Amino acid sequence: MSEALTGRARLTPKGRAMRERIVACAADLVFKSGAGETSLDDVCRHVGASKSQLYHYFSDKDALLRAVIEFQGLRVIEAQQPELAAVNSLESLRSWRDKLVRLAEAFGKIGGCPLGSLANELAPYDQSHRAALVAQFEAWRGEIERAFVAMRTGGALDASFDPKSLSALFLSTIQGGLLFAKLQGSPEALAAALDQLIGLIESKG
Amino acid sequence: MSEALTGRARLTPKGRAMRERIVACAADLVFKSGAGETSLDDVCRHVGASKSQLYHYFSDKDALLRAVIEFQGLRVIEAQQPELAAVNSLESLRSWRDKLVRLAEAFGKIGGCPLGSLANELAPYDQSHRAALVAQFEAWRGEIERAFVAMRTGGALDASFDPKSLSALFLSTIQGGLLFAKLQGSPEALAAALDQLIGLIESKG
DNA sequence: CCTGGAGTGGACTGTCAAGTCCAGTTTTAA
DNA sequence: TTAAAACTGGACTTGACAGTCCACTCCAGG
Repeated sequence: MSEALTGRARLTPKGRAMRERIVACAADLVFKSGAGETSLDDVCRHVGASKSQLYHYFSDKDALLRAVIEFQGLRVIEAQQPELAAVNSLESLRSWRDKLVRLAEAFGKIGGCPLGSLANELAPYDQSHRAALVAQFEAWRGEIERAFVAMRTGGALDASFDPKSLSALFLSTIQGGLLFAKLQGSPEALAAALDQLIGLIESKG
Repeated sequence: MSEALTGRARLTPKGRAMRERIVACAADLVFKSGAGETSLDDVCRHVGASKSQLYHYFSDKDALLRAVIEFQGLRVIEAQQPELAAVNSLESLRSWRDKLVRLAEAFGKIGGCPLGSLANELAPYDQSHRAALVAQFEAWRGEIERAFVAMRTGGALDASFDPKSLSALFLSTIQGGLLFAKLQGSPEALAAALDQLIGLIESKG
């Protein structure tokens, strides 16, 4: 776990708790309204802290956003468990699909994909954010790849499939589907896209 | 063509030209930096006009952004021609894929998908923007659907495929792929995702 | 107990952006 | 020709935001 997420070693338990509260609260606000629309004053108000506390724990807004990226990366993967980790057959793949659609229903109409929205907004802007986002997405894609490897091992997926390429395709489709979920306020587009995709690999496998 | 794009009937040719210059310039700036990061002063500077001219043609920034959405919608579909309109076989489908990857290479590292980035940024914010974006995406999806209908008619696509669902899947994947293109500064992810997808429908068709 | 640094409150500053205003020029059409 | 309306320039107002500053409290170790 990186230093950016855990904070400096110097933090006392009280300080660490406050730091975590700030990050979690900032993550929620950024998810709802975007990084640009979320002011540090907003964060202060919602967390019940003052400006100087933010600047005590983070050198500037970008540092806070980097912490938010890591926080959301963990949260996104976490939210797909236990279904994602359990995938090893077509049936369990569909369970994961259902979980994704439920998640999209719950938070899709708020801010789409917590990571995807952040990526879209921050990518053109700052190299360090880009690197943090790439790392989070790569972790996510790795989880999906693991799922396809398990399926192939179990014979649920044709041996001609490349789990790595397939996981990249799924992740792209999920991101696009979540964008439309956010745009339309409904997880329908994501559900339809995933069903099509699963249908395609099923008809071949 | 809507009133928002053509402007009020009262506009003189000179006025219409200035209006178009403003929209095109605003579209470029918004594409590069996002809607929030693009100030009206930036637009003024680049277009060589003054604030009052912007407010002469648009009631506020949101109105300008709505015009930008329509402008980019047309531009995005236009940019895929003539390949997209010509799709009626697996071979021509691959030509379109190549075109998309070339486009992603050209502008992917700047601002991803001109429509997708806008959707991501403006969707949580304003109902009228959402509606405009949904309409543009629907037009795009319709073009893709037409392509699959042509392929199916020509026997290049199995009759069991539903062109509408398939076009939605492609659009989602393209959006996700373009997000990664923007994030990684390379069209590789989009190319890989499209290749996988085309491979899947080929192996069934 | 005392002392230094972690932790906190809130006022303050500088900057920048959206939107307003008005005085002025050019174009249109009768 | 002439008046109305389209069009233009740029200064101005207002508010919000990132980031600063300093005085203060709390707490652990000596």
